[in-house]
Amino acid sequence: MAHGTISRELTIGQLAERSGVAPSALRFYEDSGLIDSRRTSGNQRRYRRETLRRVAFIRVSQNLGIPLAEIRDALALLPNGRTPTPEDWAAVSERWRGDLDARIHQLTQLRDHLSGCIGCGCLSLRDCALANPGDALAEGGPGARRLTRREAAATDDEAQREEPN
Amino acid sequence: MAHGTISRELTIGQLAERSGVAPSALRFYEDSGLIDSRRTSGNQRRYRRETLRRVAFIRVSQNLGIPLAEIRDALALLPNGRTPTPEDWAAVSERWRGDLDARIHQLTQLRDHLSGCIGCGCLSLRDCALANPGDALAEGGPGARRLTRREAAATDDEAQREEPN
DNA sequence: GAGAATCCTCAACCTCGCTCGAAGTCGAGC
DNA sequence: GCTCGACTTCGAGCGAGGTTGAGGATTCTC
Repeated sequence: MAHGTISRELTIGQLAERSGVAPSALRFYEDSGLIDSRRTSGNQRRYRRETLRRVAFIRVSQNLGIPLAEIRDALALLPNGRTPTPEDWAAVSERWRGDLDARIHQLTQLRDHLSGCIGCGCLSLRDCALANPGDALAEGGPGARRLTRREAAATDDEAQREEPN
Repeated sequence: MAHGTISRELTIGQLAERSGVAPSALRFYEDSGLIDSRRTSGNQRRYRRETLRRVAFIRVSQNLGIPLAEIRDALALLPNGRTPTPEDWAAVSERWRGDLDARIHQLTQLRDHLSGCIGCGCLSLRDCALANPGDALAEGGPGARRLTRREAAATDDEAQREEPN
């Protein structure tokens, strides 16, 4: 293989391999302002090794269901100019902490009520914690949809009376 | 407003209002085989009240990040012909239990390591629980992407040595 | 039975997070 | 100095989960 030399900088292929993220995705991230690169005289991308950590942070955040735009905003808090210190990274990741706590709480509640709640008739979209993701980021699953609070109006109280099973 | 009569069946507008889900989404669910309806002589949809619970279940499941196709498969386990009993619902929701447990575990781990891990250099896409969603459903956030195990090859060990901050 | 509100279908479009392919350039190794 | 793989840009396409709008039919209420 070509490009085998050990260098301080990474080509896009190397970054891709080492991060497990496809080159196309990396270019996409760059277009979206999540990472940056310098260009060689021949217009090829070269990444600082630090970018590896940035990409890792992006993937972790994505696993949390956080959209790229928001991740970009968080990354913007990192110092530009110097390489981020552990403290810098800690500050950035602190951002997700609240979300994370809320999510855990929500899921735990959900787990503890799931079967009972769905079957028993209390599954009211109005009251039930299951259906109302609360103020956390609500992840909304795939698609361009994140739940907002306006959802879930009056719903199911009648259903309880009218279809008792 | 027209259509104000109290009926055993629901029009799509009524179902929409009571479930907090837009009519367009309900039609989409129907096309996707998640719910069904009978048609009036004039070709309008009429929903059994039970459908309200189905829609609630769909929304709850979506909040879990479960794709519609999978929700459809789960709903297919409900008895056809008769109205589902609480036990039927319990069985169906039991399906998500494992996912749910795994997710909670994963998020808790993540929370407890987040800042430290990202800053300290251990943020290796290879080893770190943060980056590796495990065998749970991995939610993947929006987009047609769900993480698979093949991701995240060798990554960051060098980075630890080479850029100590 | 008129009018208004709601409903129908169908096709087009939307966002997000990418991937793929074409057509062409760069650069490391022999 | 050639070759071959890795890179470049650009535009199209995809899949999930929908929304929007046109053009027309139905249904409830008065």
